[in-house]
Amino acid sequence: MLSKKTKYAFHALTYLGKQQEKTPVLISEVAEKTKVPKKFLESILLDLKKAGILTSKMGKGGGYYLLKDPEDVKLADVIRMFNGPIALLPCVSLNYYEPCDECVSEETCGLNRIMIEVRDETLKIVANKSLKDILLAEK
Amino acid sequence: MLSKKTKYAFHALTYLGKQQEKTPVLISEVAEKTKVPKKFLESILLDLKKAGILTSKMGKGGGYYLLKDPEDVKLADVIRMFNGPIALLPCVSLNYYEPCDECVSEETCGLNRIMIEVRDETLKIVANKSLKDILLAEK
DNA sequence: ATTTATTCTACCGATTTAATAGATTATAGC
DNA sequence: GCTATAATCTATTAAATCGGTAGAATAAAT
Repeated sequence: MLSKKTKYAFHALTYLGKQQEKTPVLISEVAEKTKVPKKFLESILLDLKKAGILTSKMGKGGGYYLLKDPEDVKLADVIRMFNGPIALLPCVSLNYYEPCDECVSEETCGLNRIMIEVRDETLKIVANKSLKDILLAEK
Repeated sequence: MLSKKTKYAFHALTYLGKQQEKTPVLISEVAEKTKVPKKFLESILLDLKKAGILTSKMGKGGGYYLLKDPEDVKLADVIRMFNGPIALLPCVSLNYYEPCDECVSEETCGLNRIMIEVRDETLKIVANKSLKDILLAEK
């Protein structure tokens, strides 16, 4: 399951994505409207900024706003950033690969093969769908 | 990601499934061969017994052995039992459904729709593949 | 009765997740 | 340059989950 942090990130992105003007929105406004604890949201927005998805302005009139085109914010990016691997086993993860310490060999591991299938089918969706798709569905 | 407990369950099932005779196998043997901590394995095997997948005999000559046909032990059953929901959000889970407390409405939630897709694609695989498939792949 | 092996009850430590508090730094406007 | 504003940084805490352990109780075979 996705962590709360991941869901919060999606909610915040959706809220900012819905904004007409690309003018800064206060953290506290995002927090209120998305019902995400403000202090927790702060760190999430900061991570999204570091990832180049959002940007911000400090001081009066400041706040956060979307930097990337919603189409370029793939669900997979957000999930990986806040939730970790998309694969169900470390030994089939593309971005967080680790061998399974219990497994003798990946070639002969029956679970491995199937989990590669699951990973690929999941990726087909989350690596192609983007914030844009979420926004369209919400309209 | 799947928890260690879930992986351990698969390893134990695979080991028991490979057995020719349906004769009881000691917990300690399974523990040794699959490299799963014995005490931890105990509770896993017990759960699998309660689910009707394995059965056991107590006392001398006792141990665990497969009860169900490997074809009838779907990956989804094992994952749900030890790892919880297969869906990535509680609001799209078939077996563990819960409304998202932050969400206003599931109809208008853009994430909801996409996560239903992911769930269905994942289920297509794990609800159809079984222990039998793992055993065939390991041969 | 003794040995063997599962079953049951309870607990523990480490890690992760979720959230909070307070000080600091950057910016706008007067 | 002062003040108000708002993001940023550092640190701590509370709660939940995960992985694992210990020991007593129960059941069965010989």
